[in-house]
Parts: sequence; structure tokens; C-alpha cells
Amino acid sequence: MTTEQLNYNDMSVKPSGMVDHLSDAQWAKVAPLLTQHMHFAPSEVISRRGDFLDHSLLLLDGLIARSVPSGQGARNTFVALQFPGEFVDLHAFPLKRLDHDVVSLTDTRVAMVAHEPLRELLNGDVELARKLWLMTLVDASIHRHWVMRNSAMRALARVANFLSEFDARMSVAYGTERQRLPFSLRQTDIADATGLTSVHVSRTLRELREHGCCTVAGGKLLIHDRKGLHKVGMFEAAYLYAPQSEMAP
Amino acid sequence: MTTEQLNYNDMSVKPSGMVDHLSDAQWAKVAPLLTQHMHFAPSEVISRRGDFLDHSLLLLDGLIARSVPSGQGARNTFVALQFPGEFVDLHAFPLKRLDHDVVSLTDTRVAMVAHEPLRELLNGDVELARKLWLMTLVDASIHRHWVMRNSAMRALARVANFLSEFDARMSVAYGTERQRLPFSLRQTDIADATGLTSVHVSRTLRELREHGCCTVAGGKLLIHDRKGLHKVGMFEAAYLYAPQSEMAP
DNA sequence: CAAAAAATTTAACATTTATTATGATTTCCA
DNA sequence: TGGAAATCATAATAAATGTTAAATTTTTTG
Repeated sequence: MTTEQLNYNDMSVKPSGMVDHLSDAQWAKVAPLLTQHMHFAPSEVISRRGDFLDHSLLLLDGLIARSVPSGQGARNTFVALQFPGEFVDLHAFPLKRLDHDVVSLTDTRVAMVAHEPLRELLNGDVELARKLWLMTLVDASIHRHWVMRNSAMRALARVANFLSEFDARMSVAYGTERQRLPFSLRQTDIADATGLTSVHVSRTLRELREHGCCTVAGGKLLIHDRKGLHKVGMFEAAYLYAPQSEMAP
Repeated sequence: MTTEQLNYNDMSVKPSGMVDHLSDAQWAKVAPLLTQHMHFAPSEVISRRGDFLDHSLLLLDGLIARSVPSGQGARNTFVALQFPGEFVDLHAFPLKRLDHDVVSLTDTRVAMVAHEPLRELLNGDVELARKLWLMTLVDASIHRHWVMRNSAMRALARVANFLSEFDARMSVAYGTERQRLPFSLRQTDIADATGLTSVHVSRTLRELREHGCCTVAGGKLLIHDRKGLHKVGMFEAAYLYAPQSEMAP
């Protein structure tokens, strides 16, 4: 992990992504609180379950997992993924104590916001507070979808649905450039997120490849037939509550 | 469904349960907004996925499921259960649109709070707004636990963990009286909540019975060895963020 | 660049869970 | 209370997924 102090102007441009739920005026109020930046290499534990946090993180670049030990020792279970433009652990602002680990999956860049000045800011801006509340509730909506997906869908549909979500959220975060990004999406990550073994994920990805839907190779997701992938995964994006029409085709 | 208009005093006593996160003074501000009450018989659809809500519900008595169609037509998947003293759909206050159905599992009694006066109230009370935010985040924490449970635990531990949670939340809602409550907890409900078939739930409950952990009969959960049940289910209650020490033994 | 480490693929086999079906029991209503 | 409708229990079988292991490929690192 490396830390870096920035001055005001470095955050004057609102990152794209979920944070786009904020108006420009609202962003202008939040940005000055985000002066401290951090970098993490892949697989670093950023915060631990049980920690009491006095700050939250806005993900600027990379991929972060919220992970819990899954009882069976060795393996972890991802309860959420966060994409650029999303807050990683804003829920710790009201909740304080963390109920899961926060782990980097790739090289990541985050901006830190301390809770104390955030409290000051939100005390004076009810609308902004409600927007941040909303952003944590979008997370909750996605949690609910994950419950459904991992409880009620078979492996093929499950992985297809997961990859559809991955694609859609990448699209929100990066627009049409999402195809070119070097996101190391390993099969073990897909396994941890879908509750399958990596062996079965491998089998399932082969099936999706043979269906002509998509290929996961070199850590990149290449979609050949988005409509087909969505069909196999019964994917409907409403639960993502994406800002605007950022859901590019 | 039946509706009933109450006057101020009927809600002057704060219900027990999660709403205990509110101070008495805070409750005194919320209670006047809860004048309209409703009853539902079992299996009524209270709100539908996609609905735009202008109100939220506080559950006073009974059991409510937040449910999504699970693709496979016939069966549903529960993404959350709500117990007395919990808000059922407070997230609809910031989010507006519902991403799941709200269904009564038993006879239920709820109190309605319209969003418009709630907005007025919260505009003038930042602390109260933060408490309500917190209560929606406790829901989210429970969602994350459900993701883990239904993704990473085998049937026996999964059901044991679910029943442990059920017991703990009943305890928060009703204190030590929880054993006597006539909650119709059917095996199909356990199946919908755990992502198993009801046939497999039946097998699993037999196993838990033979272990001497607990019995589910007549819709009631009877725990013979709570410590043993928790052990089988690897249950730790921290994720429930229960108010105070309401977690009776 | 070469060696080492990590990730993927595949196969054989084991285990878990789903499916289907049927009878027993309980609950709900008329 | 008695009959209908749910719910539950159980068994036999099928399907899905996990486990283990080994070979291959890719990525990382010295």
C-alpha cells in the first residue's frame, strides 16, 4: 500500500460510475474531502472484518471484493464486488463496525474520506445525505440479487448472470472502453463470487464459450453475443439502479 | 387486507425489536407518522416488484418475506425476512422503486409511514435520519450474510444457521417469549429462504432433530440445544447488529 | 530470457442435492 | 366434526456439483 496527498484540484473532475448519482454541485462538495489517495497491489487486505472504521473509500480504479471467510477454512466467499466510481464501505459511516474484509483483486486506486468531516458536510446538506444513503441502498439491492442468483440459479445461468452484471457495471464505470481493460478476472474470483468451485467454473465457462456467448481469457471478459449471454443468465439490469442511461449497448 | 385509522396514543409505546435502535425521543417523533395500520392474512402480496412506493411499512406483528421470482417459474426465492420491530421497505424511501415483492407469511400487522411527512421530519433531524439509514444498512449486512450462507454452506449448516438467525431475531422482537409464538414457519418457507428444495429441507430437519439440536413442528421452532445448533450452523450474531443486549440467552 | 509460481483444463470419481412419486399427517374450513 | 387441501416424510432415482489429481498453459519474477 502507498499513500499520497493530493490537492483540491486533483479531484475536481467527477469520476464516472455510480458516483454519477451525484450532481456536479454535490460532487464539488464531496471532492475536497477526498484529498488522501492510496494504491493497493492485488490481494492486499485493505480493511478487516470487525474493524471500526473512521473513514470510507471511494474506488477510483481497479476492482475490490468484500469477502468473508466461508467457514470451511481455505476458501473465501465474496459478498460484493466494487467497481470504480463506487464507494467501497460507505456503510461503515453509520454502522462503524465492518462485517467483512475488504480486499483488492487488482491494482487499485482509492480516495479516502474521513467520517468526521463527512458528518459535518452531511449535517448541512440533507439532499446530499440522501444521495449517499441511496448509494448504499443500491449496494443492498445488488446484495439481494446475489442472494437470488447464488440460491436459485444453476451454474450455467449463475455464471452467465454474474458475467452480465460484471459487464454492465464495467460499462457504467468505463463506458464503451470496458472491453479493453486489463482487469484480472480470474476463475477463482468468479468461483468465490458465485459460490462454485473453480473447477466447475472452468467447466461452465467452456460451456458458455461453446454456446458462443463469451470468453474469459487473460483475465478479460470478451462478450461475443451479449443478448445471448443475458438470455442464458436471465439478466435484467433494473436491480443495478444505474445512473442515467450509462448502460451502453 | 384491512385498514384501520389510529390516533396518536396508540403508537406511544415503542414496539420492541430493531426499532429499539431509536431513542425514546426519536420514537416520539416517528410515532405520529404511523397512524394508519393494516392487517394482512398469510400469503398476501403487499407490494410488487417494480412498484413505485410513496410510503414504507413498519412491521408490528407477524412475519414478512421479501421475495423474487426465481427464474424457474414456480418457485420463489426469499431475499430477506422481516420480523416485528423492523421496517419492511424503508429502502424505498430513497430508492422509490421496489426490486422485489413484499409478501406476508403469517397474519401480519403493519404501520404505514408516508414518505412525504417522513421527508419533512428527517429534514429537520439529522440524527434521526442517520438512525434510519443505519437500520437499512443492518438489512444490507443481513443480506451479505445470506449471500455467504446460501453460497458457501452445505445444507445442514445452512439450515442450522438460518434457524439460529430466526431464533435470534425472534428474540430481539419478542424477548424470552419467543418460544411460545405461533409463527407458521413452514418447511417450504425455510426452503425458499435457504435455496434448497422442501424435500431436502425435510431431510435436513430430521438430521438436526436426530442431532438433538432442534425440532420444527406445527410451524414452531423448538430449540433443544442452542449451543449445539449454533455450532452446527457456525452461527455468530454480530452481523445482526442487534440493539443493546436484547440477544437473550 | 529462463525458472518458478500461479492459473487453467481435463478426467475420473465421490458426494450432495434435486426430482418424482406416494403415502401419512396435519391443518383448514364448511 | 368431517372432509378437502396443505404440508410433511420417505424412498428411489437422476442430475448437478464437489473433490482429487495430473498435465498444460499462462503469468510473474529473478
